[in-house]
Amino acid sequence: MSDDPPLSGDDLVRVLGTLANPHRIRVIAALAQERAYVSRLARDLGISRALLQVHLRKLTAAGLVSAQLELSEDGKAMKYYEVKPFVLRLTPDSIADAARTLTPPDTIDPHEAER
Amino acid sequence: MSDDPPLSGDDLVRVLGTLANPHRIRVIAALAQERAYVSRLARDLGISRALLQVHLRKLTAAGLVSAQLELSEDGKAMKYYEVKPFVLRLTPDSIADAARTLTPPDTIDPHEAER
DNA sequence: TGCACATGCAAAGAGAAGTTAGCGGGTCAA
DNA sequence: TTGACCCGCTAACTTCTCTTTGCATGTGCA
Repeated sequence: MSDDPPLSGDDLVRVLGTLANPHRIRVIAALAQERAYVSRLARDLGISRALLQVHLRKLTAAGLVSAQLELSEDGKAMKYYEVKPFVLRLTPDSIADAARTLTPPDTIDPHEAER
Repeated sequence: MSDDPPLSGDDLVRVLGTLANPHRIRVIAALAQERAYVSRLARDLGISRALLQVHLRKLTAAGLVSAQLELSEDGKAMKYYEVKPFVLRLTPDSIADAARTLTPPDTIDPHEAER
């Protein structure tokens, strides 16, 4: 319904960077429909498991998806992923707000550089 | 107030990729306050003009800022940039919608590869 | 003329991100 | 025991992105 608590500038950049990828967009789209385990998801999306793993790791790191390990009826370990519900509203103003909490770039003043 | 018309999947990825950068976040934040010309903006942000140019080009390409060339009172050419107002709402569902309009990955089926 | 200010672009290096290939582990059923 | 599933990892390659450096353009003013 309403927006999530505003992210810090750094987190926002991280989340946006995570979403800015076609594979990861598709992963979220697939998981928004229903949770799935890695191998199944890889088949559905038509990509390798190794590649999917990497993208899932990034999505998890950004807090956009979560996983839980479960045992299937026939005893196999299955790692199920699902999307975390989120609402992100981006406008010039909201971005300006986030900019205030960005970690400052390493200002390397030549005079101070000798430290 | 309300949201902008939904972007295509590819455009969304482009826009997100553009926003996923601290420099560009700061540029938008600065321009959200007031329009500025390149050299001034570079001084304010403490980055080189060349670097800023690159980021402004990306922001322009993504449709997030726009520029107009103006002549200052003393006859110098000044390129003023300003933010385009935009509202982007990101949720798992909105992303799932965008995913449908992504250009499909080059599926290189070995059987068809000989074309 | 020379300096200060404005604009632009391109080459090249460094670093980050994406992708593949190959290896390891496990359970179950034939 | 073999094959079909499930999970994971890393090394190495390629590709993309960021950033700096350097050069070229223009105006106005001392």
